[in-house]
Amino acid sequence: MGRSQKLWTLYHNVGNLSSKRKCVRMDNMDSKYDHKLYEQKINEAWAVAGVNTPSDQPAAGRLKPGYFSLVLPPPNANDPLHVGHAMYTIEDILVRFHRMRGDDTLWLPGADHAGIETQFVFEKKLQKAGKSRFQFDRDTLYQMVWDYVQENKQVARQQLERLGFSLDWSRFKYTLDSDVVARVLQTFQHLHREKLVYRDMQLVNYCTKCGTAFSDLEVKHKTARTPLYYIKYGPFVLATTRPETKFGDTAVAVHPDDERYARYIGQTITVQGVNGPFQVKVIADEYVEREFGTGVVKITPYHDHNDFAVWQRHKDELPSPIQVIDFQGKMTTTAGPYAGMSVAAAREAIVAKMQEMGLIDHIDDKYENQLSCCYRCGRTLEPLPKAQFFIKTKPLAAPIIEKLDAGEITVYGTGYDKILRNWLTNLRDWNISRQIVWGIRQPVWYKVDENSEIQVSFLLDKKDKKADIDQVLSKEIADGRFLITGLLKDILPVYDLKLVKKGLQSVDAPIDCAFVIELEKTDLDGYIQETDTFDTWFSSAQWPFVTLMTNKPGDFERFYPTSVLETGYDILPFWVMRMLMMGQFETGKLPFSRVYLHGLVRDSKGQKMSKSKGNVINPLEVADKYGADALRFALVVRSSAGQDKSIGEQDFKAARNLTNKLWNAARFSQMLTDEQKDSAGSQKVNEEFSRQIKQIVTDVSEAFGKLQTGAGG
RNA sequence: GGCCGCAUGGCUCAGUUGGUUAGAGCGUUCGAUUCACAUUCGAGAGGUCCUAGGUUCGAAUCCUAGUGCGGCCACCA
Repeated sequence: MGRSQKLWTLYHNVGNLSSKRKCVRMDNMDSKYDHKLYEQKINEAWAVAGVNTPSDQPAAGRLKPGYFSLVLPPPNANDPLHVGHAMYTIEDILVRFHRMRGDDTLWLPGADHAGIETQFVFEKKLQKAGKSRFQFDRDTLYQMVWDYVQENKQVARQQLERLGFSLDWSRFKYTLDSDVVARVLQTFQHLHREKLVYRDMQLVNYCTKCGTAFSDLEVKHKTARTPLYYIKYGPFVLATTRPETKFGDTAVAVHPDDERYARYIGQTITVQGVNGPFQVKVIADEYVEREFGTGVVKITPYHDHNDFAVWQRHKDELPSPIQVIDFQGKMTTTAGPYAGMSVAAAREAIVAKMQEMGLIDHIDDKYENQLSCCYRCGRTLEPLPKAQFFIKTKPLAAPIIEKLDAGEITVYGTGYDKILRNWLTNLRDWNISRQIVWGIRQPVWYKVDENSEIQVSFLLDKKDKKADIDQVLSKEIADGRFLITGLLKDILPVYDLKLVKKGLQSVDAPIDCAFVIELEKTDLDGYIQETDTFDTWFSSAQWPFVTLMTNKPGDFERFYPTSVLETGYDILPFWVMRMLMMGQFETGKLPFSRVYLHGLVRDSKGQKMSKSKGNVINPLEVADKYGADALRFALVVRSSAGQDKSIGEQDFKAARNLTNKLWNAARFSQMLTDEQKDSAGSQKVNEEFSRQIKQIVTDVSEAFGKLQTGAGG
């Protein structure tokens, strides 16, 4: 028997047929299966049969020594479910099977605050109302987002129930529940104690319009035609797309094996700039492509990711980097007469000046460049230097790699064990800082009187406004309030710290700023708290143990490690890998040793679903039209680990026809007379049928534990 | 550039350790039908399992090479 037939049987018998036949009154049955009419009844029947009961209310004596636990990948608290979520069916099948077998079974539901995504959605809403997030201090904004999410939080639960998932709702957890937050912060402190957290200056992808940095994953790449300027640079001619960053050059680089320039390596050259001559050192780095441009690159560490990497490798022989562009997208004072100009205007002016000075060799205006753009507003992102918190990943990844090699971790999904290993071995340190409000605020506090170089910005009511001070920027905001930006040393003589904290927008501490970690939410006297929040994945990474530790007493001991983690392969690195690392670090045990990865759900033509293509399937609509069973069956049948799944109307119809077929089979059996039922032949058939089904279901489900890891293993 | 995957009837895909005539749904063709069910029933057509080698008594399945498609990561200033 092929696997598809087995799944077919598995599905219908674990979740459907047997309970239906036992528990739903069959008299006066409709001639057709009306899912709208019967789904509720069937759910009730399942509850009676003990298939839907929460983990704490199993029939007496049902608990066996074995347990089976599974955490639901928490959907975004603010979003309605999409069809991908209906893949939870796989988890539901496993859970129901183990419950029916008598294992102590838990399927733990939750919701994720989904930091950037949710804040983005909320800001769009603000925008429609003609407002912007910069008009609100962070406490107010946070509360507004909180309320907004609260309104929608019930939707996901209702939908999950509608699709028939037998989750234990008495154990529901939200990533922003206070006990969850407290536990997450504890881990941060633990990491810090183990010296796995550090603060470092790194380049971030910053949108000067939206006022936040984005992770690499959120950057949208766009191909654009940008002029490539060949500029005279001391003894060289070099190509650059960004002449305006020239003020921030700290070196010029060539390839170590490039004979053309070998004699310059290590020398300091004098370069004519628009604001007069300056000196830079010539360094050799393999990053330089000999064939590109002239094979010479100017190194501007604070405004280009690659340049920053080069600078880090040559730190010892080079001066400190210089910031030429600020977080508002304006040129800094370093640019002399160009200070305060926007990047675009400055580029134009500087190119004109360079042409006048004869510094431009020629311009290639056919050059095609990959621009990094903001996925929200489309503006070009500026790589800008910012002090952020990082987690050292090597020590966290090492034990996981070991266990992977030892075969202690099984990944179901062709090839994904290799991909996981590849990620783990090439992992960079993890930037966990985000400049958004919607998230868990970092419990980092700076002592005010020892750190007067901290820059803050805060909102102030007009009545509290004092006369303008030098070095402090004040800007009037729409509703008559002022945004004050400046260094603490300039601000505190005029404004009380409490006032600053009350309207606080952002805190920007220098790289060498001393800090303490304080987990209590109290307002520390004489300290000011970091305004950055954690990357959403930092809390998600702790989900298995955090949800169990903050749940009913004894749950952690009873259900950890979890039995399997089931999710889509697209979040293997962001979520699964990080859960393995954080779980192992914090509890000393892997949070799970089996990972089942399902594929992406695509449309009937195999295309990715997207709103713009208009091929999105709404699972709730399908459930309404064809029934939840039909939806679930259509998704799960013929699907295999790690493979994408194409699905369309026809598949739902076919699945619906099957539910109808079963319905009528049951109805047919009802029509048999007692004599017919009792006849020896009929009984034999029934017994044999029942025996075979149990065998198949058990075999298939248990085989899950024995399967190989796809083609690779 | 690095890593990974996929290739089976018109379409979307199953095919666990190699073992008899390679399966499903949809589509398609022919036929049936006042009934448990038209959300039906019966029958059929349709595949050199990408190509070329190899291992084997035996290959869709294992190995090698090639071709085509896709994914992830890193990306030339």
